[in-house]
Amino acid sequence: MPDTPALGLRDRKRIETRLRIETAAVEIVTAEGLDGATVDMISDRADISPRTFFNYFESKEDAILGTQDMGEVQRAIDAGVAGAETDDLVVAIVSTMFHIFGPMAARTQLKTQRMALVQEHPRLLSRQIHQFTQLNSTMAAAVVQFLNKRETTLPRDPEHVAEIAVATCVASVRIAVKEWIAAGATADIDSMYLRAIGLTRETLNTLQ
Amino acid sequence: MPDTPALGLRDRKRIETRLRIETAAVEIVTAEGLDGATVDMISDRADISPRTFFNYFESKEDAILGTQDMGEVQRAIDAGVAGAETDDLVVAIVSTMFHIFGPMAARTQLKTQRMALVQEHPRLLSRQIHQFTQLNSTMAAAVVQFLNKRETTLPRDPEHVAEIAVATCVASVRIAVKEWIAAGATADIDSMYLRAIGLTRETLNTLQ
DNA sequence: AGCAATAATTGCAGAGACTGCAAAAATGCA
DNA sequence: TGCATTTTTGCAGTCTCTGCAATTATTGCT
Repeated sequence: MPDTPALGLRDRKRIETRLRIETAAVEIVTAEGLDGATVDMISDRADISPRTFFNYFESKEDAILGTQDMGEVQRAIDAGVAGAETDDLVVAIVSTMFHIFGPMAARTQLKTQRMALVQEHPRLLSRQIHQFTQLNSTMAAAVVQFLNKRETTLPRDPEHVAEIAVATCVASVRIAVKEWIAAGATADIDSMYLRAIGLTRETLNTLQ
Repeated sequence: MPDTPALGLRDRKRIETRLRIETAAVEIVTAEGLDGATVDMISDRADISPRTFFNYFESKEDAILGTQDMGEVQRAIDAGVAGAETDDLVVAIVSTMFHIFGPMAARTQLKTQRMALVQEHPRLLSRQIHQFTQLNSTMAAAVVQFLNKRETTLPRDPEHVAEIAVATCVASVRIAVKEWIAAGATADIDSMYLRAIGLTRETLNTLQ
């Protein structure tokens, strides 16, 4: 794990500004609702001009959701799925998703508040799904690696199977997250993780 | 099947106008791209004022995607999943989806063109997923009915299992549709249906 | 046919999201 | 310090979408 390669003032400021915008966005939307929050208000609170807002985010929704550093996500996925010790695909996929989002959910108020907003506003949910679409195909690619590594015979269409498998796990995790938020976001992350796996298993049994 | 309950001129015109807007939207977007098509252009071609456009659709994307009559969908779902002869849940769900969308895809150029647009433009895809979200919970409710009817033991969380099962099947169908479109949208619908079921099965085997 | 109730269409004014462009400010580096 | 590179900002403009009130069309009734 390479440590921060000595960011200059310029980059540190950029990162800080981005975080300030995300925070302002989540706070104002929480207080005023999705339509009540305008880009002007968010920019105001983040101490930037409205024009600068759009240098950082493509849309209001993106600022609320934040944007993943895709390089980082890529690394987490490769480490998680491809390098999993288990032979169980469900465990590999779900645990990887929690490696990406678990630590993210871990401490900060910002992330938890954001998850709650996503549950509350369908528009945000659909934007998030949109964001995750590319992430899903990255994950599916890693799943294909995983399948190749496993001793069992390959399915006929590894790419497609991987995509569907990911979709199934994503649905389970989504429900686990929803329950976790509904219960006050206080339970620990591990229980959410186990819950997601349990739900997937139950579904597989039922479908077969 | 009750036949049309004698629609008056008013309703017939409304239906016709709606179709004219949907058609204009799909045609112009196909020709000019998603951003190249404006509401003004679409309204122009559909022979209505831009203001009227928004009496029919909430957004440009909605007009392109069209909107399902949710009552009709509800009936199809109940008939399909709840009234399925099979004991196989996958078959029940997938065949229901094709009862809803199969006939829709059947002949008209509009529907096929629309599916192609959805493949092409991620923004449309995410909006469609958004539209389908409520449809998914309707479907999940029907799946719960189905599970109750079956002799096998109920899973612990029927609602959640149903939701995940639907998500899995939706992913399979989505891939089957994508392949179908990619192959020129010429193959018959049944092959697409069988393909979706096959993909689901393959995934279940792999996951377990 | 004529008339009143109801519904659909439209224009208008305006808010808000977002973009391109070019000037101004901040930062990095020699 | 002075020059090159980034970042921020203002401005003007386009487009989506909404509320409101006037106009027009449809319907049911007499």
